[in-house]
Amino acid sequence: MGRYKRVTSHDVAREAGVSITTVSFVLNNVESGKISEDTKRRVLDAVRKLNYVPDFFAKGLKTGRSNTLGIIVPSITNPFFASIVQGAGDSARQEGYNLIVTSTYRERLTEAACVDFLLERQVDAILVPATMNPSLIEKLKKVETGIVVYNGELDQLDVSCVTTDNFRGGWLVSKHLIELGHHQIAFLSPPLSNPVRESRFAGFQRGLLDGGFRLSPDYVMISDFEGELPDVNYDYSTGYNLASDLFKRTSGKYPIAIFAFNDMLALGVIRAAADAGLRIPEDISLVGYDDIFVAALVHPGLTTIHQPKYHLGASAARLAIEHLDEEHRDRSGQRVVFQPQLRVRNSTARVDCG
Amino acid sequence: MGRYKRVTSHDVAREAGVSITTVSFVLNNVESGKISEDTKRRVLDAVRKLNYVPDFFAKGLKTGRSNTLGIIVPSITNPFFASIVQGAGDSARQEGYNLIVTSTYRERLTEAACVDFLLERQVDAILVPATMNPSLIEKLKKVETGIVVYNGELDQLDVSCVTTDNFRGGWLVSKHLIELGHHQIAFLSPPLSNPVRESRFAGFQRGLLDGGFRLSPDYVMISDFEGELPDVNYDYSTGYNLASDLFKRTSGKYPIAIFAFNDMLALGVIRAAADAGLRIPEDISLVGYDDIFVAALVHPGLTTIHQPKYHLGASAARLAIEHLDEEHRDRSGQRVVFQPQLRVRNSTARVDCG
DNA sequence: ATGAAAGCGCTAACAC
DNA sequence: GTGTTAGCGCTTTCAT
Repeated sequence: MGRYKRVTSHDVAREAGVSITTVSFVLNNVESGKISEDTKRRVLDAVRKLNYVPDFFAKGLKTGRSNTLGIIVPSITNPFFASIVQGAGDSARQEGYNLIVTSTYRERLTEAACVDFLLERQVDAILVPATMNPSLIEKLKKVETGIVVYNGELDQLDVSCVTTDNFRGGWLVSKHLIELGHHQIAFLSPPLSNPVRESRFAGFQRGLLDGGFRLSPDYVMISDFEGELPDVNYDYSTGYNLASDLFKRTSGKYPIAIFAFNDMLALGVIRAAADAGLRIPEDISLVGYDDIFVAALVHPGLTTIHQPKYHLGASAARLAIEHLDEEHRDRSGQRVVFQPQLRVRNSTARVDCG
Repeated sequence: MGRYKRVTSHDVAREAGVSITTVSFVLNNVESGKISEDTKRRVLDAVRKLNYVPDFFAKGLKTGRSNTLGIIVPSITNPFFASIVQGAGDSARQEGYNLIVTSTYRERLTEAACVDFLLERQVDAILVPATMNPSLIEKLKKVETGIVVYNGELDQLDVSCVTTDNFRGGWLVSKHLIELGHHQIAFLSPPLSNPVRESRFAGFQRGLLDGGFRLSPDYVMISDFEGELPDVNYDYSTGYNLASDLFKRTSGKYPIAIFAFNDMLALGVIRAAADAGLRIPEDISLVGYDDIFVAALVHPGLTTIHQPKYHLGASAARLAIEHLDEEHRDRSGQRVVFQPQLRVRNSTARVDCG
């Protein structure tokens, strides 16, 4: 019972010379028309004087609501998700909600733990990445907790999503690469175990097809390694490893173009290229995805697909809260789709041939 | 009363054929010796069968504890803090605690809001950055909530801190720069409004003095602008602005060395140098601080002071939890001090002269 | 327009 | 060993 002496609504009531009911009413703006201005003021004064803060637990116990949103991110260490979290947090706060952040490290196990944690806290809604284990999303749909999927669309599941158009994003990449005259094109990616990744890949392939090319299976490098926590970042290491493997396989045949599934991966590729003595963009044209702030700062500047990260997060939070308020909360799949944009920097170059 | 039908300890009790006290006892391992193995098993089975999760609010209301740590970071968008958060989260989880992250954007106002938010949730302890407004730390010390300061020591305040030795870090920078033969040395920093920053600066000055140099006031550039949220990051913009100003002032007189208070700032400097047509390290030797993962990836590789970010966060969390458990919780100032390390990369070069 | 009182689900004396 | 019970601080129905 480590509880220290709290100021309770009771104290406020006594101080203001009213009942605790009245205190509750003025604090929650309930029956507000029926409470005299004078009473209201007295209560508010008492609140201020005593420095009263309603007990979160008691309120939650009674109402079953926490006025809190939860968000699950694969890795807070990836600036992409950090921006999303920032957007979600701002937006939530504006609506009078708060945000609890949980970070899984791409481990299935911890994803489940995150969900349980958030559920336990009775957050009113949870923002989950589209890459999350679908069975967990199913689980979430069974409980009375709001859910919004961000960073990808989940067609089959009937949930609201906010995303950029991944198909189009992938398509933009191949279009760019083809315009540059590339023939040998590789795709480096984490496992295509979910719809988001599939659709980005599909868009990419489609663009290739549109340009009359077909992706060689040899050049599709999917990481199968869902291993331990690496130093810098999971994706970074993956990019490094995948690219190193690729370089062994392609020795001599340059230039080659690489589409890395996201920027962190691409950064790993840059490092691998340096270690292998390969030049970007002379030997290798590299395209990333996300446009994290680092992309503009590395050398060479990383050509990538821009996503409105902050707005992704902000919209997700807003959407979640909307669903909560609407009494006819049909959680049915609304979608907010942003358009991805190609940002050309210095990691891609025209292949010069006759 | 949006609460959906919960499974309560009552349900479990009925299912297991025991009283709710027994349920509570086995779940909390209380009086465990006195409960028969058989009863225990029956309760646990019932828990599993009914999918029972204790109500967080009720438990908190009763015990006054949330088994949760809060952490306040200036900006989750800065990889330095992202790493700290990751460390703190891992460490907390290991001890059976959870972590709530709140991010202020270097705005005094939101700092107070973060504190209030965390206090409202009755987190058991709060990890605060040493750069936070001291009056808020004072406020925190008045309540029964644990507090650990990270990323800096606060001597006058009687709280536990985990940090790297900022004085020494600053000192390492000037030593390096002097060894390289630099004469013109500039210092770019956010306001030196708190002890951490002061001590890093003091170490830096001391190193200069040790080398027989004195910092010209003209080259001490302190940002006075605590303005609105910039695109990338607050520090990044600050670095850019400060450096741009500096370059106007130093035109022609190169090489010059710059110590940027942290890596994000340094990244802004790199960009400003590029825009001003200045070369690093030929015209400008640049040193950052923190060694965020980006430092190794930018061009040129950023020479910087390495801090064990992950461990900073992890230790802070562990320390906070220790304080909680010790019944003789003398919150008196323990300190954990890590040693900073110089990481030389390519942004610093020897000045070549006769 | 305001107050009394019944719980929300849990823990921990205290009784048996 | 296990059960009974009194609240924790709040919201909200029902009286007044």
